[in-house]
Amino acid sequence: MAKQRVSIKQVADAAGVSTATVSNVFSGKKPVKPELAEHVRKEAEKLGYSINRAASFLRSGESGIVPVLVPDLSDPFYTSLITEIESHAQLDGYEIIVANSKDDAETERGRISALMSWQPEGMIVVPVSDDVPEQLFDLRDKFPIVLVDRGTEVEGFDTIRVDNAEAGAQAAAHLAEHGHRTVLIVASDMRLHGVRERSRGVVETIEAAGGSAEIVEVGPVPKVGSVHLGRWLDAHQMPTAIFAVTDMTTLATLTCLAERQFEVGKDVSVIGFDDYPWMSARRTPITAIRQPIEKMASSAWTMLKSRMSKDDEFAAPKPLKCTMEIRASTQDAKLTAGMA
Amino acid sequence: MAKQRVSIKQVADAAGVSTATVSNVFSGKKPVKPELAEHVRKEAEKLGYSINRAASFLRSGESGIVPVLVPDLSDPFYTSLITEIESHAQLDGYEIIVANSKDDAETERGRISALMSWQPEGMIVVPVSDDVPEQLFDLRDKFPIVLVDRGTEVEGFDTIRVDNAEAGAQAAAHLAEHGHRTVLIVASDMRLHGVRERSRGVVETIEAAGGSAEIVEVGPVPKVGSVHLGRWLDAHQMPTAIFAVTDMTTLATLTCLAERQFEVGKDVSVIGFDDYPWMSARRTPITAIRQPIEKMASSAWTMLKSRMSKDDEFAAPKPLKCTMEIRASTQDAKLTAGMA
DNA sequence: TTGTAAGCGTTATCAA
DNA sequence: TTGATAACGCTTACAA
Repeated sequence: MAKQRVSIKQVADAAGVSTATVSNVFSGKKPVKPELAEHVRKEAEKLGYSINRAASFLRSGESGIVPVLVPDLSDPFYTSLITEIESHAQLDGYEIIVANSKDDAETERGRISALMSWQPEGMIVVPVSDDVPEQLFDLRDKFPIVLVDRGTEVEGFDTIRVDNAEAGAQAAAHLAEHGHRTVLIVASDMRLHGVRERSRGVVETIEAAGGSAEIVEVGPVPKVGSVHLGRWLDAHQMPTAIFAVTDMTTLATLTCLAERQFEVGKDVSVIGFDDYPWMSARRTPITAIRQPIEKMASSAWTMLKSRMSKDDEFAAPKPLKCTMEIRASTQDAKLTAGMA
Repeated sequence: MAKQRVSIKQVADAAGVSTATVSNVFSGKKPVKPELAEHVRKEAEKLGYSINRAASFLRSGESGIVPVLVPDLSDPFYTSLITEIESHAQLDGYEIIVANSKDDAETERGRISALMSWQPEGMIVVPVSDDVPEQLFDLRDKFPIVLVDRGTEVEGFDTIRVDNAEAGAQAAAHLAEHGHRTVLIVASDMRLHGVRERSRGVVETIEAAGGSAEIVEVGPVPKVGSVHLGRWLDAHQMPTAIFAVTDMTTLATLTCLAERQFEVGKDVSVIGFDDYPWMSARRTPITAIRQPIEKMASSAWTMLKSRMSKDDEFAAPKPLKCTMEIRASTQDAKLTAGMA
């Protein structure tokens, strides 16, 4: 199993041309006579030649690499984002490298260092927390970085975020219209700006409608969150509606309600965050606030690309609007309050 | 925004040592006096130096790269697999590159070519179909490849798969015990060996119990699958139980049943495939066949690693066993038959 | 333990 | 349009 890698030189010899010509055939940077190019391609194919990116980059200085670092690869929000970003990157001739910081700041630091060793041309990061890693501050001026979803309030970075407060307000307005006055917000981690904003949107809107909202913090893991929420419900008056501020807390909420055999929509109205197939795969499908993932991805890419090419300022996109999918999990508030 | 990359030479100059010493400090391949090493590290830090993988690989011939190519990044089965594989790879000092073939053979070919240009040391692939791409056949002898989940019947490759027939049999036995004699198998694509095997396991077992099973093919996309399944249900006698052979067809099945307001567990028993949080986040949680993802990942990695190091034969793992999580979606068959 | 210098495969420059 | 050659940043003999 000899690792006999075929080099450009061997192809050049086989085709009877110079290495420069072979290079031009594959890079297309300089014109090569069609027949010659065809001939070279054939020989290369025969030998099983494949260009060596490492050598290519070393000489040209263009790695064409853009890492995408996310906090959790099992969270469909991030994988969707990655998939969309990849499509854009491919079209522009870039390769993305997917990395996972596993919701851990330490791992995140390690991943960033490792990723930088690829000599990437830019980077798209969803930080573990709003505390943007120091390394990124140091890189900031020399190196294009786009922050998505978190750390978006930090000065000096290009950022993509949704209008979280408005998303919360939208949800709350819908609940208020249906007569809900006591809303429970199931938050993952209030240290996250986005989570705080979503919650604020709910609180302000529901209070303006003469109601009140409370907040439980249950963490990012559905199973654990379900337990936390259960404890809260045991100790408090049952609200008529629940708003889960992330996809993971939506799962936590529904798990908890299911265990207690609450009937969603009837015993309690529920609004979830993000919109996935499983939310509609139930007798009472879940009303959901949907983040414009495609738009987030395309904005992030456009932003990064313009940073990678020019240096001049450009219009940063406004916070993107979320939309709401109204389904059967939100019903009029009736006699539900006080049943717990 | 000058792309002034810091090289080993600059660090060497700053620290007043040779490039060789700097190299040894970072690679650890040769001993360097602790104080000197510390000094070098400080200077490097000051300059913001980060090793250049491309150059390093070019010289050493060790890329340390292992691509993982999957057919769908929005399928949690694959992302879970990736996450697990990454953990193993990291421990052994390898970097994985995640690639997505988007369930398309053409894209798959393109991705494989692109991935090979990284000069990887091995590759883990979940092919789009059981027709393993030709490129892989050509590489097979020179280059370590592990096939997971699909294409596992092809001669000459190292493969990791679960015992699909047994998984189907397990599900069917459970249903048979509960008195079910008419089972509908919701398959994604019968051209896939794994899907056929799972179905075969069900058919054989249910027939041995004096019942019968039918198969609908609905494709890999939940929304589309739901429509196909609906059409089938309109045209046929309602079964007392449904077995969905993949996570995506589980979603299709539940979506369809929900739209028709069937009550899972009561109107019809359901067994799903793979086990995700949302399956338990419902009043009637779903009985599920769980693939041993962690084991699949670790076996795949072990296999690949031994191929990457030695050449000699080693014991290929036996097909891995799936387990069943019994939940409320499977109940005794009562008077459900014939209600459609 | 540290330094010197050659060379990995590619592309850019310059010449033909 | 094509060819010869130097150089990219690093590792690794080998020398000191």
